[in-house]
Amino acid sequence: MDRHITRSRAMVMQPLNTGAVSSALPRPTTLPCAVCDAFDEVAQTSVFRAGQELCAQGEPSYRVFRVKTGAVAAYRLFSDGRRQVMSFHLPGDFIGLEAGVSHGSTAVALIETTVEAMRRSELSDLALNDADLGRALWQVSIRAFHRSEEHALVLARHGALERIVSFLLNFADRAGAADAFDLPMSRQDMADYLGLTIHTVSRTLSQLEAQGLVEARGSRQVRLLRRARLEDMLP
Amino acid sequence: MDRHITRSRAMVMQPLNTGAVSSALPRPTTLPCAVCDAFDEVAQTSVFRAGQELCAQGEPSYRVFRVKTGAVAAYRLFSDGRRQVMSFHLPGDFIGLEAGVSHGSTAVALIETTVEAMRRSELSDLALNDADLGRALWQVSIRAFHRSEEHALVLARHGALERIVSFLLNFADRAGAADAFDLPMSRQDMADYLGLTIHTVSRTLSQLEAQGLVEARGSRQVRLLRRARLEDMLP
DNA sequence: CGCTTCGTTGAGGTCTTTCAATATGCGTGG
DNA sequence: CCACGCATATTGAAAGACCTCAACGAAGCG
Repeated sequence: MDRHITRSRAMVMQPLNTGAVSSALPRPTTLPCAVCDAFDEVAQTSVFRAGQELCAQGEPSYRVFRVKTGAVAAYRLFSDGRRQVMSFHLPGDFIGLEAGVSHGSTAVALIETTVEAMRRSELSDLALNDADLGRALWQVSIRAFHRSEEHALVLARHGALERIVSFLLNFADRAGAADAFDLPMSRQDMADYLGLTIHTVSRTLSQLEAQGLVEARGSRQVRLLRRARLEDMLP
Repeated sequence: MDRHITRSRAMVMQPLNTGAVSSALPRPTTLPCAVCDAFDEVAQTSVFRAGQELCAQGEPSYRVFRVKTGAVAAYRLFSDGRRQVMSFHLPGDFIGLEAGVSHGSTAVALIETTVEAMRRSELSDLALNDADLGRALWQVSIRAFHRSEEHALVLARHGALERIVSFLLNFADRAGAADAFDLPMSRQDMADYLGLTIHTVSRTLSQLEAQGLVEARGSRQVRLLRRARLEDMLP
């Protein structure tokens, strides 16, 4: 049995109504202040090198993290060897807050990454006496939910082109980058996040470059040459 | 640029097949007790007919819902006419809790549906003085997040067969049904949820039936004949 | 400098979509 | 009661898109 694919084509980006949502904004890091405060007070800083795991799928989740610098990928492995990257975490993002008793995904540093970590029980204790913190934690989970919905929208899109363009625009916004930025992840990471193969990812990027829409130096530096044109490619 | 969007006219009234079956499903609603309590106390019950909207994408979200009987689909529309169903809500599920100031999706009743509704502000007020309720609200959002991740995993699956099988098994579990149950949604709803076309959905279901793995009477009644075999098809 | 890993690119195969047509179900009206 | 119409569902054939297989090229590290 093997699989094939199905793709879907199309991208995201909302029409324009809902002003709510999500990742298309210049990353307002102002949201979960109370949670940040909690981390600032009692969390311990540690450094992970590229490839090191912060936590593993199925493992009891006794710690929660906040990314300070670097980038983290959270993924799940399946019995057939396939891997699905569920999310990328950039500076300011939290990891592990939505976990139950055990981690649903494995989190791995993509590049050298510094994180602040604290025990889940510690955070719970603080939240017991701090209603603001409790609400802030809720907001963080709501944001995670919106991110996951965005991800689902990208995956539901037919067509590799739209998925890739959507990913690039999304990432640029999240990273707070103007037009040029570095991708912290490999082609395989991108492919596993977008539900494509590395071949299709590579080909599609080459195609975008041939059209003069993006410029790539090496495999990890990207520059968006015509944002408007790129955005027009998404419904 | 319009694709066949079935949307607007579902309002007319749906088959109402045999008897609104899915309405009477026993759901394991054990989780957010405090939130349920809040609804039980102050929410107002109302009934929506098939095709009626509970709330619309982009609209200010001043109400939150809990489904009592029936089924609801939440979807987003795109400028090119495409539609993406984000989630299905069955009895016991909440709707609108994760919205910001405006609804991210349109929620529509798939069959005759009774819901309990309360004002968001009311719930907020209650939560101000009730830490348990606050935590329960958090849990509800975490559950929504996990559902969305599940959805993303299904969409990332290569192959229509795996998506459909995954959907059927998932739905059977959620509906608390044994092996036979009614689907409250149309083929178009399924397709828009799974990132496929109705043709592929139809073909794949026919294929499953030809293999003796499922049995279908009409287009909305399904019976899973060999759960084990079906589960083996998923990684 | 050679090795290993990652990334790119080409050719063929398979599966989904698209285009098109038919069938079924349900409500309405003769 | 049956014919008709609308909407949903099913099915066929051809086209398009992505995956698989395979080879080549580039980069990092000993």
